[in-house]
Amino acid sequence: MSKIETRDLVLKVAQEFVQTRGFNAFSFRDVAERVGIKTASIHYYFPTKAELGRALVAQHREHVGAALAAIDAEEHDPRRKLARYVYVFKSTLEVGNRMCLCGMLAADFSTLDQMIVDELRRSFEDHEAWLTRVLEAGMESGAFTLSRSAKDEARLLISSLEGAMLIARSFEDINRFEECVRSLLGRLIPVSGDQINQSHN
Amino acid sequence: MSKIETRDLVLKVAQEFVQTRGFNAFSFRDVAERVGIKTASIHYYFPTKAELGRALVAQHREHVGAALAAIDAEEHDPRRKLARYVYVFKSTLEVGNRMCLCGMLAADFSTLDQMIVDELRRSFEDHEAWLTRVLEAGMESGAFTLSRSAKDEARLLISSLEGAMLIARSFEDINRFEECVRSLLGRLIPVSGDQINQSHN
DNA sequence: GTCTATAAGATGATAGAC
DNA sequence: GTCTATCATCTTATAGAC
Repeated sequence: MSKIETRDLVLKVAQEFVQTRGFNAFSFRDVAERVGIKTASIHYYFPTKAELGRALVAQHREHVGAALAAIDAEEHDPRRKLARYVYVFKSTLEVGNRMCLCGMLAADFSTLDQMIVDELRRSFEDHEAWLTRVLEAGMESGAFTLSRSAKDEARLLISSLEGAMLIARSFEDINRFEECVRSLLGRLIPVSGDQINQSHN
Repeated sequence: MSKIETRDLVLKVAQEFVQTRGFNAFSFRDVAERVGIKTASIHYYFPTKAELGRALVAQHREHVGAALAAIDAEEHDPRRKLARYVYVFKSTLEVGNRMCLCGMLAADFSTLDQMIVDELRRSFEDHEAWLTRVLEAGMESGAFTLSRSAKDEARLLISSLEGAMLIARSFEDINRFEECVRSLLGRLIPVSGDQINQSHN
């Protein structure tokens, strides 16, 4: 087997460290030990830690792009698309209580090289563009009731999901995330006939 | 003047570093240089970095508690209380593009000593309790329209504000935060409601 | 491609002088 | 209280052997 796999393994392990510890709380040594190589070998693939970070976000953008394309291909109902989208975040929490890669890097923002920041922003914009399209389609079909522009709703949704992950993670309580999701989705989806009041408790 | 001030200055500088760089991306040396002392002096007040972190969150809880008490004392309208609360987050972004202390520590969660995590969770619970009371009062007075329990709304609001800060900060664009705030408050305030909306600039 | 060896500096922390 | 001096360890990164 070619050793090209090493590069992928380094990326995989590094991504897990970023998502659980943050970009500044893991070292080449941590990655090397988990991969079973020496730190010098990591530098062979990624000259600097910043380059590793950039590659990490670039790869992540590709993966997310493919995942969103798969959702588009498999689902037609905007509500189902949205549910699948939210599940991506939920499953990240489920596997090792990880934070979203981009959310974590957003926290590390001020310590990151510009090239990582650029890639990070593009990643957020990818999410925003996809979600905006889904919300617009849902608005036109009557699946969603938006009180603001689809773009604004998309941004709020992303922000809320990131924040919900961040806090639920710190409580090690995925229920906190799911509660937020229910509230978020409940506000978008018009109630067919009954309730929608404010006088319960 | 007693040198008790040094301790406060260390806390102030350390807090700024945590809010801008994260708990693992600043050192005793960074703090010492900014305060104008040596690292050994920091260890005199805070034996370990973990103890410094715990003191940071404990002090922050006190400050927030005082700020929320001041809002309660000065404002009666739940909508105005909420607006003042949101402004606390906004002003944090305005001063040096800082992240909320607790939000940043939530990102560093897995690398923090248990005593910091405990203090962090209590801090979130402080926010949650206060917000829940404000939302309940607003619900009873008709100032707010809630689609879920006040507690759930409070949690969603906190999560959304944290996420909105996180992302707006990574874009160095406070408008992104304000857009989210408008959407969040707009959803709580019934259309029939008069003023209070947003301080349109 | 992966290793050993090494550099040059940073890090949290401690002992003891003043 | 604050300092100097020092520690053991970690960190990113490079040079060169295999």
